Amino acid sequence: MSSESQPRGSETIRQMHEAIRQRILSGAYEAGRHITAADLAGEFGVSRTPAREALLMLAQEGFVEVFPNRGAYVRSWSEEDIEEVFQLRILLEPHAAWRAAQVATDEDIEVLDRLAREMEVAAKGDRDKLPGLNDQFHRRITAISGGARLERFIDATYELVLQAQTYGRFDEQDMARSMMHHRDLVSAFRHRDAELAR
Amino acid sequence: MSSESQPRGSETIRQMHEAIRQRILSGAYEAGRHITAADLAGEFGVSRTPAREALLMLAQEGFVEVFPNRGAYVRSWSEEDIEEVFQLRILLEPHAAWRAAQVATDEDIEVLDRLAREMEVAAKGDRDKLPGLNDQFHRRITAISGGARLERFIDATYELVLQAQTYGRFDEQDMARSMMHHRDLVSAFRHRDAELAR
DNA sequence: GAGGCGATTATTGCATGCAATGTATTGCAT
DNA sequence: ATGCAATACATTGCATGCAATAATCGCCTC
Repeated sequence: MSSESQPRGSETIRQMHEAIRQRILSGAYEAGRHITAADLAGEFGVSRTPAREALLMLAQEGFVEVFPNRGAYVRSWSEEDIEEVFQLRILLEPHAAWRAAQVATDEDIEVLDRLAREMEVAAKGDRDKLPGLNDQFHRRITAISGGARLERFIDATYELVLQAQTYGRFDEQDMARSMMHHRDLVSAFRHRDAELAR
Repeated sequence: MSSESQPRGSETIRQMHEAIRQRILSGAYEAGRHITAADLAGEFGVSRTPAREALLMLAQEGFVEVFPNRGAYVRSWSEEDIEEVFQLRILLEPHAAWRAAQVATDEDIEVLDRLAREMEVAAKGDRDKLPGLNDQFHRRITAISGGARLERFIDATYELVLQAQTYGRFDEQDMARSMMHHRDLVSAFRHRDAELAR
């Protein structure tokens, strides 16, 4: 799932981190929920120390808020938060595309082309698959762009997008418009036209 | 120093985190250096647990790399890293300025103006103070912009910039040009001209 | 002297215990 | 009942101990 570009701690903590992240993104942990270190520890069969450390890392990424002596709470989203994240995505995604277009290999382009086609098929039938494919498509571009920080930044903005998808906040029009651009993007990649890709 | 936009753990850990961050940025901890939890613990008069947690948070921000069973090492920079970070700063800083110009209060502008003046004075005399002032100036703008994620992202790109300054990689011209913009920026803020600020 | 090999040392990662802090509950007065 | 204070409970934050892992050193062989 998440492209592990570099080591960031022990395996135990990494697993807990990823698991909690998934729960937050999927909505299994609703916003505002208090996550106690003891509960996590018990569930994962470890002590509270690694649990606490995983929570601190999630806090650093903005998934949870950690209050001194009160613990970790799943972050809830204000209107300002949502606005900020969308602004950042509008800023970062084209940058990733611009970088990626400069270094994409033929295989990379093939993968993107395949995803774009799958999305078009899905758009006419199995619309449930669209968010996942869309996610893959954008993640792929980010990965191709080859920037560890850029990738982390964009990853950090996905928390909201995935939640929005989960809760159905995306309106149809936005989605359709986003889909249309995929073909154009792949085409720009083919022609190595970084500016157009952006 | 660091604008506390949201709680991210206990006070002890926060202090250690900030202190280590400063050392890395100032060059006191050179790239590649192994930071042991025990050393930090001894120095700060705490146990290894909070030290370790501060290191994990720094790893999450990209200041250090943490290898399983080997500990934390101050991150070293490849040419690609440097290029990537500069690109990101060029992308993110104007965005922060644009946001900030929309919400800056008179007091905010006063602070920026004061910093800009101090920098001009320092530029003619005590040039050692310039990097610190410059850092404060940009941080201030980021803080005013009011985006927690944006702030984190930009923070994450500072590691390199300050190191570059410390090690004198910035050429004189870049620096001078950067300084000149500070006055213009403050002016744009005064006129609430977000587009110009960008 | 260079290159492996085993023992020694250093360091991490985690469990556990406990004091400090925060939260919930009870009892009491009104 | 309702507001409030005192108490009991839950949770965090940190120290400490120890097993597991990695790095280092000395030694031997070639």
